[in-house]
Amino acid sequence: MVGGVPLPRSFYCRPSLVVAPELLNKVLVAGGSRGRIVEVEAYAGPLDPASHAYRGPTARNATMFGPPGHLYVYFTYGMHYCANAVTGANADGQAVLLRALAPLAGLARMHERRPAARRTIDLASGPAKLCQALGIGPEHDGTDLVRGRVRILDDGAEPPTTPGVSTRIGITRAVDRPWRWFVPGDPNVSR
DNA sequence: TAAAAGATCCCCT
DNA sequence: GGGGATCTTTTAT
Repeated sequence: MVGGVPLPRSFYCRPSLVVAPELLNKVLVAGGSRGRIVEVEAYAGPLDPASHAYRGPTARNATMFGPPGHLYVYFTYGMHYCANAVTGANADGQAVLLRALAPLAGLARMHERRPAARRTIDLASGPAKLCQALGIGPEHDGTDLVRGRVRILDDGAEPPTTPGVSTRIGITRAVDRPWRWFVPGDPNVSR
């Protein structure tokens, strides 16, 4: 099938450390555009000092402690939004940050929403860029990724057999944990 | 009540 | 390669 089918709920009902690398090469769809996920980071829950879930539920991170397979959108740096897939068991506080996409379709819409992007490679090569490109904002926090207006599809592409691995970007705590995965060689990977 | 930091991006040099 | 933008949430006093 050309467009792909939504990943089932069961896909998300596993630890973020397992789900994250398997999200590589899946397809994120929103706002009439779509892109292939080429970079992710796992946030492991209340025991992960770098996670928003550290120290338990708050108003901001409530979606992280909701059912898996939903979208956690947060505001940061006074001007940016970032998107995560909630994983694990219910109320685990685990999530996978979507860090970069390879644009697949709806590129004209992406450019409209991201006037600063001069090339295709600038459209979604970062966690806040991809939200802007696909029109993902605070109104999408809590969206069901299986049935909602933002979805993640399986179009048959396999994750890389040997993904790139590194420590997570932009954090100041638990900086040593190798919980970032990416598609090696893809130009949209942010670093 | 105040202060600082933040899962970033963009433009300038 | 470096710093400013910009404002919510968190953390300290």
